Amino acid sequence: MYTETPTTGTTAPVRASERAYRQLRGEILDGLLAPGTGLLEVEQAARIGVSRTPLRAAIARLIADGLVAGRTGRGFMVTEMSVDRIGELYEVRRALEEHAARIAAERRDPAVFEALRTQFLAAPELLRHGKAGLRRYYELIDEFDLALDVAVANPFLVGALAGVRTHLARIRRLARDNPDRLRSAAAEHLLIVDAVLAGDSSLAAHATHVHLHQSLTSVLATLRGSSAVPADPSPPPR
Amino acid sequence: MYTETPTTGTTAPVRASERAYRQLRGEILDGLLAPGTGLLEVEQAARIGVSRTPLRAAIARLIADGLVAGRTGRGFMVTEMSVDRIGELYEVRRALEEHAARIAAERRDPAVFEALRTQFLAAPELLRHGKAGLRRYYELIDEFDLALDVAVANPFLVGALAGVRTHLARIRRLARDNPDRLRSAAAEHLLIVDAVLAGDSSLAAHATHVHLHQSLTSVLATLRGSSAVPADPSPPPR
DNA sequence: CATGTGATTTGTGTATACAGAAACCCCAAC
DNA sequence: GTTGGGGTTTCTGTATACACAAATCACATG
Repeated sequence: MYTETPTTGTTAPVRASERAYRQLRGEILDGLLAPGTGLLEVEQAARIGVSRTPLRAAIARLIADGLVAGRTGRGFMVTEMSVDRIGELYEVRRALEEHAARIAAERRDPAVFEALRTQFLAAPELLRHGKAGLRRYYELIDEFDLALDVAVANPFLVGALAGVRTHLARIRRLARDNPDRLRSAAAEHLLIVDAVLAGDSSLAAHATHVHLHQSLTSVLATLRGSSAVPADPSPPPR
Repeated sequence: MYTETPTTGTTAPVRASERAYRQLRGEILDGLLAPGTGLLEVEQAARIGVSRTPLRAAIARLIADGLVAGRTGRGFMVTEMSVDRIGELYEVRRALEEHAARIAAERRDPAVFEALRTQFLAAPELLRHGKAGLRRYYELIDEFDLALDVAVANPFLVGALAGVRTHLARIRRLARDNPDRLRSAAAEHLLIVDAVLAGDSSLAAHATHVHLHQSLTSVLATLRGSSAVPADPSPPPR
């Protein structure tokens, strides 16, 4: 089924299953598809504009991601995200990121982390520039994560971290960070970068621990205020 | 309404996709489908006796498991397992299992680990009883893993550990443990159990570190002897 | 003899039709 | 009013047919 007009060459052959996956994943991460939402194959296939076959492939990937759970009887369900679940996620995140920081300190490319250091030094200034500055800040975090991935150079570890970050994106959406917290976070990141740069693996790991502790504390405090997330709603995923 | 079920009860409605998944996964873990083997949908579907649709669902799950890699043009491929890859796997394993041991020491049910302790004490004796004893020993390891999973009570962490253990099963098959190593391993496990039992989370983590170090050393030594695994054959998975 | 180009083959990606099973609903019986 | 049962509906699971893309091979040409 080709609805594409034969324009100038670059007709990227995006598979229907890929489109469905990206759209559903995006909608789940953005909260458009609320946790607990029951979804039906036919209905979603029609909505997205693909047939059931590629849609099922997309669902399979989302289940592997832990974003949706197969429902025993009817359809499938967007997984819930409770306070308990957030705590558990951070537990795994600590294990993986502390280890990653430790390894990165041993294997890092100094030039990359020098560049990051400069940028994190400028971050507080960045946060005074409204929405654009905020977006730039989040890009910086992404660069930091990427630099860590490259430094650890371990596909298994990087893959596990990617899984954690997926769920983290959902949480970040719920707990809109306030500027004060972001300024502190930048300082914490700076310390991690410095430790990695100095090759101090122990400090890198412990600084990561501190950062994640502060992050979790902040998230939980925000959620306690808004109560946008149930305390303990559902059985665990998978 | 009763559809004619002449046999006694257990007519489990096993989905075709589930059968295909289990068979392929089993064959990969057992090494019947060697790493690097190129597989074709039609050919595998015919072999297993299902149509392409459920087979593709099975493949999707195997890709998520990291056991097969997406196609490079034609078909899909059983992922390779090099010495480098084994080292990387153990790196993640250390991160997760050390953390799990630490947590387990804080949340464990003493009765469960008391029972494990008794069994690990008897393990050396077990290993003198040939093949049956060996199987029992591996069952004991499984029980230990399960006890840890229950103790940590964290779906994310347990899920990540399950992923690691999947790949570990492939390695274990390559590096047939020798009795001496197993006896040492039993002693190392005993120390971990003792630490968990005592609620000594630091010792539990460090004893796990020691155990994994010895395990990796032994695996690498075995492989260096047999050279059943390439040194650095392929691009990383995913 | 090497190399480029076109036809053929082969395999995946997608749509759709069909069958079985589970949930829903209505109605009757207690 | 509640509960149990049977019919209906609806959705998933599977098979299959078709379309497009890529790799292979043959053949011609330099």
